[in-house]
Amino acid sequence: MMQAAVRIFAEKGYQAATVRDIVEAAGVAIGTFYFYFPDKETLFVHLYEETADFLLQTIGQSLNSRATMPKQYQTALNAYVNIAVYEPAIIQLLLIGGVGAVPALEEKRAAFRERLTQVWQRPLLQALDKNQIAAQNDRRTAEALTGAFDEVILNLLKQPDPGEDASNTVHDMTQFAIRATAYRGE
Amino acid sequence: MMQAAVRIFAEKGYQAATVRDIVEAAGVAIGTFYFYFPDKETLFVHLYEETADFLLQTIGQSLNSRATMPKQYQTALNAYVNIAVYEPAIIQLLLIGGVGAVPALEEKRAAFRERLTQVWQRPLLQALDKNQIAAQNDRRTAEALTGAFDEVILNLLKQPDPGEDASNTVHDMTQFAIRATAYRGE
Amino acid sequence: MMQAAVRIFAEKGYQAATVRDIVEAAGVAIGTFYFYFPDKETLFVHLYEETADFLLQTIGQSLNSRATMPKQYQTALNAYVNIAVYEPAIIQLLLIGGVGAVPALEEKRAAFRERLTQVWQRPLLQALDKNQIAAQNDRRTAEALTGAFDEVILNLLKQPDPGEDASNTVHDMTQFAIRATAYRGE
Amino acid sequence: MMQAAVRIFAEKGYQAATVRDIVEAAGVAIGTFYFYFPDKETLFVHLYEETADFLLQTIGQSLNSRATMPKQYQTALNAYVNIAVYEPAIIQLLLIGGVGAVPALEEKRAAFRERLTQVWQRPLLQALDKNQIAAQNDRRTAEALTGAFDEVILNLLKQPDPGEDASNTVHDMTQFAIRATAYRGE
DNA sequence: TATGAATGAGAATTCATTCAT
DNA sequence: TATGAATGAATTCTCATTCAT
Repeated sequence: MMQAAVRIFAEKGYQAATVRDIVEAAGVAIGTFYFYFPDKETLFVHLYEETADFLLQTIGQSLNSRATMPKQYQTALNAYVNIAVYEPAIIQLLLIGGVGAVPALEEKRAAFRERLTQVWQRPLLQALDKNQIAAQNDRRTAEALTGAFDEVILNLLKQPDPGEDASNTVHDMTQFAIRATAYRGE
Repeated sequence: MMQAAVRIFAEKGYQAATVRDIVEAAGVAIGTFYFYFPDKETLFVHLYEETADFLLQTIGQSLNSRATMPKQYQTALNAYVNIAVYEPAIIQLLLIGGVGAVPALEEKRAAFRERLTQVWQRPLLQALDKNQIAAQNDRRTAEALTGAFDEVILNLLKQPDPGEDASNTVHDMTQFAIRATAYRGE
Repeated sequence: MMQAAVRIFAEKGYQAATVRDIVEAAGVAIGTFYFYFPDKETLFVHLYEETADFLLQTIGQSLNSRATMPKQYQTALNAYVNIAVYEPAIIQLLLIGGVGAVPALEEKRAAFRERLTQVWQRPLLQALDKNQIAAQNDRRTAEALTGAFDEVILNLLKQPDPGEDASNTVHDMTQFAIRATAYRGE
Repeated sequence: MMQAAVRIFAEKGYQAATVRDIVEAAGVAIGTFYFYFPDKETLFVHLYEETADFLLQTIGQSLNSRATMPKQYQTALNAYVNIAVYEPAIIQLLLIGGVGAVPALEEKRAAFRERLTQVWQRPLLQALDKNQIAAQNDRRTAEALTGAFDEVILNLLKQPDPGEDASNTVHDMTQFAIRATAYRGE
């Protein structure tokens, strides 16, 4: 039922998704929903947090290597795109599903954006330490990259066959990041 | 009443905003709403399109000069940030208000994203023509810049006093765009 | 609609009475209910308090004369029985409708019982002052009379034609009160 | 489980008490409830009747002595108050728990009130036979005493420590009954 | 005997929309 | 033009009851 819920929430967003939609997608009765979850909001928050944690951890781990900044971004973007292609609902839930919902959600969403920005900022800080990129407002660069990656991925998902263009997308985004940070190598 | 509607839709999003909210904010009766607009959805779509047109035109005009690409982006981003600071409702309506709403909206929203991407892509195409930026997937760069700008602006609006940081934000985004496109001047 | 609500609440009690029952009895739509009242509980509390005030005031005024205690009780019991016969819903609402309901109600109910007891206690206190009744625990006598009168009235309302026996009931209850207080006259 | 049910029904009343409340209080599963009882209503009616029988029998036996009317009432009221103090759930179930519930209950409740009235009426009839009390509408006196006793006992149970005031209450009620029946002794 | 996951009818409440004035 | 009382479909959530294990 949780898979069905993720799918429905991803498709319609929190407000438009009804409990009936979810249980119908899961093939169970309404009562069953309330047997497992206290209410719609709690489930959504739970799903949102769990999904956010998964995404942040996956991207974060890809960035943990000692490789160069380009390699780090490439690896992490590859992981991100893979999730988008094979589990698009996850991306849609995080990037679309929780917008304009209840206040409790708005807060979670803001926290997720913040953590995501900080994840993408890490390679920047390391590269700055090693003097491999130009001096810049690294926080703002991180914000910009965060928005850039998400937008490109959402555009990728709009295509009829996202998988086909996945590796190109990773390549383009990596190059974009290298340029945008003025990476000058070792 | 339309101003009130923009404000309410921007604050709460399409779903959460009720017709009652809007008419109360406008100081009229519910019946008056339905005298002027056929229904809530039509009004929202109308407002969304009108607002999108305004934003696209404002940004587009700022890009129409014969100036260099950096100057173009700087001017346009300045206009964008000004709107965000002085009419935050417009930005919130476009970037947040219409997410996860009715299908008819989703379509308009997609069209707006597409047009916005094409607007930001124009300086790129001109610069490529003049061989002022490196060869690149300019469509994807445009998508990335579109997402980058929006994310930075939404972060700006989260600050207690967005106006204070406005010019810095314009500067940072402009530099980001210059780097991200590998602009090498004339 | 309020009359219909009193009737339904009196018939079924707070819990068993549904909003649908009420609006059907009133011949309006469900939405109309919520146009006039914020929710079922608020309406019930309002009705309960208003009805309690009415009953207490009616009985209280009947006791306000300078007459002798028997005359006071007779007049007040006559008023009480009249309400029971001509507006049985009022009595049922107060004595039955609010039992075992929400906590907010339980409190109102307790307050009503307390006030009713105090009303019936007043003639006792005056008579004690004038040394017309034997020394006794007047508070407890008042409680007992309160319960006694209510029980007799509820039994009266169970009869096929309560009106027929009304004056006898008033007489019997008055005599009961005279005996129970050991009234010895002037 | 039946003890738990009595306690829960007494606390919350028939409507508000859920089967889940009962099985949780009893430490068994929901299925177990339906293995032993056909449904909630049947259990309640059964419990109500059983409890009513117990109370009526206890009071009835206390009245069966050949003692004088005052002694009879004193003994029976003592038994009644003892039950109230040591098993308040029994009193609450009978006097409150079943109000405003299902129709089947209303009937049982009416039957219980009728039997209780008849029990309290018995000493009156004997005393009338022996010419020890004044001529009066003995049925109505019995109703009044029934209501009086219940009201006083419910007030007793509202006190923080009902046991403390128990013997006073028995004394006061006995005196009340003696006065109310105009008992003149042998 | 005992369990507890699963069910779905029914209850309260919301809100877009209509229409007589 | 403007009003706002009235509507009822749709939504969330509860809870008595069933049944396979």
